[in-house]
Amino acid sequence: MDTEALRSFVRAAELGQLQQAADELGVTQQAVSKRIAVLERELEIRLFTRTARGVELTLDGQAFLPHARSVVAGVERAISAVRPGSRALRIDVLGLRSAQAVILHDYWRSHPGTNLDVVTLKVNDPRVVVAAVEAGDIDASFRTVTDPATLPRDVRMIPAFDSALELLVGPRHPLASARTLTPAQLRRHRIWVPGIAPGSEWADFYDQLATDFDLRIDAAGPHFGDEVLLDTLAESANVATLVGARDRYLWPTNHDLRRIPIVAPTLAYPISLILPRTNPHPGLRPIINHLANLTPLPAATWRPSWATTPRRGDR
Amino acid sequence: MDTEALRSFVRAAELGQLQQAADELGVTQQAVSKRIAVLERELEIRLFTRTARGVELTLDGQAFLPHARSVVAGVERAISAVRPGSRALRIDVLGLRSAQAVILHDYWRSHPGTNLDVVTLKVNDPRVVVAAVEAGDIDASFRTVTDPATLPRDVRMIPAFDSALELLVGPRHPLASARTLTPAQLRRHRIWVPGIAPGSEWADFYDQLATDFDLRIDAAGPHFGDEVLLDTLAESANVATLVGARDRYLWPTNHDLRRIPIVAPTLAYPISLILPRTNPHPGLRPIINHLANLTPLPAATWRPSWATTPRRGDR
DNA sequence: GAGCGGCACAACCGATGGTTGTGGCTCGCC
DNA sequence: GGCGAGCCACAACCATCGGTTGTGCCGCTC
Repeated sequence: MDTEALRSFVRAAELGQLQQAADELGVTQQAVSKRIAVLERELEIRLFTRTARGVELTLDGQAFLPHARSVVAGVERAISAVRPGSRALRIDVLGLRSAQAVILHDYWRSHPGTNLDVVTLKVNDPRVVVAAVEAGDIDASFRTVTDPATLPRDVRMIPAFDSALELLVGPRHPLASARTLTPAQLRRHRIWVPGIAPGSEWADFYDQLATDFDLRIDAAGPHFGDEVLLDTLAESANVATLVGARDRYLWPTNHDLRRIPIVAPTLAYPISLILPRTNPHPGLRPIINHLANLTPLPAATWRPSWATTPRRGDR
Repeated sequence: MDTEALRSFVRAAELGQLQQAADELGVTQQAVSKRIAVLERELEIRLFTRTARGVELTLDGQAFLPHARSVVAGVERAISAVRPGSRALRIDVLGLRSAQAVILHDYWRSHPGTNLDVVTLKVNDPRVVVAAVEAGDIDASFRTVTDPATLPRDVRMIPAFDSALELLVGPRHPLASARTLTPAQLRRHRIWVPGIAPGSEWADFYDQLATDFDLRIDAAGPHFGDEVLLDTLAESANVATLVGARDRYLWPTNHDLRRIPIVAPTLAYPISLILPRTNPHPGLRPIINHLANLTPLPAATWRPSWATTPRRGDR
């Protein structure tokens, strides 16, 4: 199906004349007539009844019109999402199930009509991410560089939000029935966090966490996918993992996993937003405001050494 | 833009290979390659990075993918809306701003995914409407025939809901500041309801109403459009009209019109649903249930003589 | 009944979208 | 390192499509 034909149909239906629609679209009346005829042949229905003074929608045409409009609008949005120069706001997240993506989704749902695209740069190297922001391939990224001094002059990093950690365990785990847990209670329990790239800020985070609270965190080894991780947790009586409180994990219900908040202190992974210092995408401002209005974590919250406290001027 | 190309793009992105996508779509790999290339040329971006083992989405491709999916899904819905034989549920309403359309819209919003098309048969003659239901051109119609005995054997009419009337007046009208009104208070005030076809059930309704409450209802004369009606009301100190409480009227805010409920008794126009007696569209049943669950009008409600009381068995 | 406005059909033609054939590239394996 | 396998891109070819111009038909209006 040709979207130009749909556009012609919509205009013709609105104007009630093929002639006028043709004029507007910059083609001949015959071309529009042909496009409609092709549509009608494809759909095996009549869209218009032809009258002496133009065309009028049939019942089928009436039913089809809003759908055609929606497709045409969808095409417009699709094009505007990637239009070189003035494309839609594009933000990089770590994963589509991460808290970052969840928060962006919330924002998008409460601001209908926002042209927001969420993508995932499939690289771990923060320098590549920074370069992508610098080059304008993405408008912002939810990443953290532990040493802000390494940022180029025209890229800056601001605090976005703190992600509170929760323990994720299967039903056979000894901590499975706890309502909440303190970091001290996690001591001597094996915590498995696969897929952490050595040298990354995540590795550093878990290192500090393990040291400060004397925890057994196993952040090495390859990650064979969330399915494997969840299956392992579900069956194991001694392995747990840590997830962000807002992370979206869709596991099969029969896994029967539990998320247990950690308190006193809350453990927070500080998530930052990397964006251009000059001429950021205009759609970014309301999102930064939205982040600033998220409910903050309690005062008793542990953070890694490189966490920066939010500064008003940056928001 | 060709929707087949979009479909190919979506499948290729999902499978990570043009080859497999081509197999699924029943064309050669070269055809898919060409389609993608055309898309990339149209959009002036690269959608895929070509690797030795297939293709991988670029950032632009990632941003484009959900939009492409949405367009493809929209095309599917559009086709299914008019597919001969198994098309979407199609219901006729008197006007897109009528209470009927509002209620259908409510239903649709609370039941996402429902394939519902609202159309308006642009005729007044109930026999034409009944014929359209009988022929299957529409699945149901919110119309009323005052004498159910005239219905063909395979068409039936059931009570849908009662539409309470409200007085619509401009700010200079003497009743403009009333919170509620009784029918007795309307006596001697001119009520103008243009566009009522003589002999129609609406004409009969207003006749009975005028007789029973001794009202001055002027239901004759042509209707020059809602704009004219609203303009007249806004400026007039002695003309009012009646509208359904749920009717959606979007007038310019500067009109400053007021809707005043009528009570003791409430005035109700009973709206019925005309549908096939045998094999109604399966999507109709939940809508009838929805109608049955609307909050009923108070006991003190006036209805025209031909109003039928809802019978449980019909719902 | 003549004129007019609007849509459809016919003939024509360049562009498009499909095919087959082929070449280049990368990866993995002997 | 050479080689085959797998995958994508390019070239050549051809039918079809989608546009144009020209023309005919139909219903409304004067």
